Amino acid sequence: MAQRPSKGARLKDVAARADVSIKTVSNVVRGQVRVAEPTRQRVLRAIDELDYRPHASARHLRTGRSGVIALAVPELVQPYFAELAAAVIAAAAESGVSVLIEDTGGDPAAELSAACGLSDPLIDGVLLSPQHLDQNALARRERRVPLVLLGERDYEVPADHVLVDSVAAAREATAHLLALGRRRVAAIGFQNNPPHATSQQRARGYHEALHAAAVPYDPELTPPVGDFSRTEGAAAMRALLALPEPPDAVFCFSDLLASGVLRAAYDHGLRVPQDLAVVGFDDIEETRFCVPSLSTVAPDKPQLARLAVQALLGRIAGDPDAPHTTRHATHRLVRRESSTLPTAG
Amino acid sequence: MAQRPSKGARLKDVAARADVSIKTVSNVVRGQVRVAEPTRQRVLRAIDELDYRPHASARHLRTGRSGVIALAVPELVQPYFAELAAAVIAAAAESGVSVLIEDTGGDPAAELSAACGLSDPLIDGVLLSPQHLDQNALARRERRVPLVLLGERDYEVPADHVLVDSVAAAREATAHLLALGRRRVAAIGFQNNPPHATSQQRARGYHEALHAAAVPYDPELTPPVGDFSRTEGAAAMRALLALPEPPDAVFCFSDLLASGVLRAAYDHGLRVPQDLAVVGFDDIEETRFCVPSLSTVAPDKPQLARLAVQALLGRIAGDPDAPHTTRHATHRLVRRESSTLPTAG
DNA sequence: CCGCTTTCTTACAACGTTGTAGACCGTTCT
DNA sequence: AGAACGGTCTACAACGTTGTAAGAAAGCGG
Repeated sequence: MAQRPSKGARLKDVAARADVSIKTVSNVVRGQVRVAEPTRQRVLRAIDELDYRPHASARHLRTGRSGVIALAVPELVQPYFAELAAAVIAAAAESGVSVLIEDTGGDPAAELSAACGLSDPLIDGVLLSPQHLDQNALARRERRVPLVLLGERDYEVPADHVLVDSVAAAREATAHLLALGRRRVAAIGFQNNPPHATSQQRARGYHEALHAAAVPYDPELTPPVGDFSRTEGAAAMRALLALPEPPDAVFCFSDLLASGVLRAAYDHGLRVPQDLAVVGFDDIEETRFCVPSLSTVAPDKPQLARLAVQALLGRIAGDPDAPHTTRHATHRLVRRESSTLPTAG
Repeated sequence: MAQRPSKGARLKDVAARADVSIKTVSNVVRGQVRVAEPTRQRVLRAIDELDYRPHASARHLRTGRSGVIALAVPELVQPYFAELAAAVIAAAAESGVSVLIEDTGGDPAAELSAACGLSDPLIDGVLLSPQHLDQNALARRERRVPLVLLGERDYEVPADHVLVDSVAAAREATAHLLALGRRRVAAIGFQNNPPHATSQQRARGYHEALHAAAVPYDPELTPPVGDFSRTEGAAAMRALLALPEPPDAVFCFSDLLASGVLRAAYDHGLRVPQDLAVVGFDDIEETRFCVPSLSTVAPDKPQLARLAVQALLGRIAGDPDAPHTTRHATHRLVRRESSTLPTAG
């Protein structure tokens, strides 16, 4: 009955109570080693009575596994990343793993530091959703923490990747707008300076769809943006509306861009979808409640999260030098009000 | 030069390189104990050369502090909680603390389990944003993990609280609508069955404002909701629109409710703010980009997060039996398009 | 030059866990 | 009957860190 004041029970306490050795309790807890049934029952009862919980850090120290993975996203407040994070937390919980969230702010240094396992080795592995990550720096990273990248594949970063097929998705979204009879189909999400992979892939899908429909590419319809935010979306839309011949449809590379577009269209007195059809990308929750509701490309986020967690756990358990894999999550085009009507006139 | 393959350096390695004892390195790292300057420099150089990082779990095992706190929220995908989480992560980072996020789904059992320090004692303390938490169960919780509650104060839960003054905030929001000349001011967010504290507080502020303006309370204008989601907001608004005398203004207890209201109003052909003025609560980012942009009560989330982290760290470091404190974060009413115009007719 | 303090450094044990190697038991085989 | 064998269980050491207590070196007054 020598209970220490206000502290959790240890293997030692359980062992004393069940009258077995510490190691036997450990064996029961972990279930790897055979323990005779009567002994096992006795231990289980003691565990229950003392409300024993394994000490994660002690275990980590001994085994080198902490059961904690990090998820580094550019900005948790962006709904897409919040939804992704929730999906990752759920997927990790299925495997008994906790998730430590890092908000990199899209800062290359912070992303690199996250890729290197944050400030301390508590982490078993890292899921990184990079934004401005310098892949050369990443290639040189020394501390080899298991790493899985969420998002487009830039050149040859030495890591596993999990992503949706952005090219196909963008192609489908653009084709959908063209199928409505729209001919001045703009795309918002092109980037100039550091042309991030995501932007490039979606731009490629856009081009492919135009080409397939024999619609010539008009560079005026693809104003560059700095990031995928509402503000940039609204600004890009205003630029498009200033054109002599403004678009009758817009494919946005993110739902936030699309949200900004809706806002700018409203300010300009344009009706969506009559005057302007809009399709976004990400299927964040609010797209269902926008006015009008927003058509969008919906990546299967739960699947994406599961694939990512699986890949990471596999990498943690397996050979760190195994060849890098790329897995694709599925997506589908969700048609809502913002792209319902065929061309008006 | 006996570097172990692909592992981080330990105190031992640094000590060997700097030709001092392990403990001296530890003293340099932690900076608590005086170390002679030349020795210190030598150690620092060795630390730098070997890229030493302290092993968090070993430290935790020894000291009982892990440097990790948990944040348990009902639903991370709700923008308010995502924004709150981001603020907490930032505030925690200022104190060198990492944040483990738990998504309780609003489930009472999950909330209680979070309040008890999750599944293992990795956690130094818990920030809990309860939704359906049973305060009796909480009062009985045995494992006494330092706990700070974010949100309204229910009865006498034995824990520190950090919150905004919901009564005052709701009063201001309602008064603002009344000041526009609106007289049929509805409130969406009343709850029937388990009347959660948040709902009660905001309802009280609403009542107080009506009373101060000598506007009689009409129960028809406060339809009950199940939660604070867009769906419920839209449903409640539809119910209000079916009234013989529908409202000319709505105060919503959350921005999501308000977003649903905007949607329902749009479907019904109502113009906002001309026919219906709307004010929300939370100031989530999208309120600035809604169509029309949404007036709302903006809690100071960074401050809220800082206060909460401070309170928790204080509780962790201090006396667990010190009297419980309640701290208030400030808020302000943000006026946007949805509540700009005085009564039309 | 001695003894004393002061300043700096070190050896040791412990935090709670698990892998290794071996002890002990009853059973089966020769 | 003795040897060999599974099946259970246990003692011990180690993971990387820090608190304690004690050791060594240096400075000082007498």
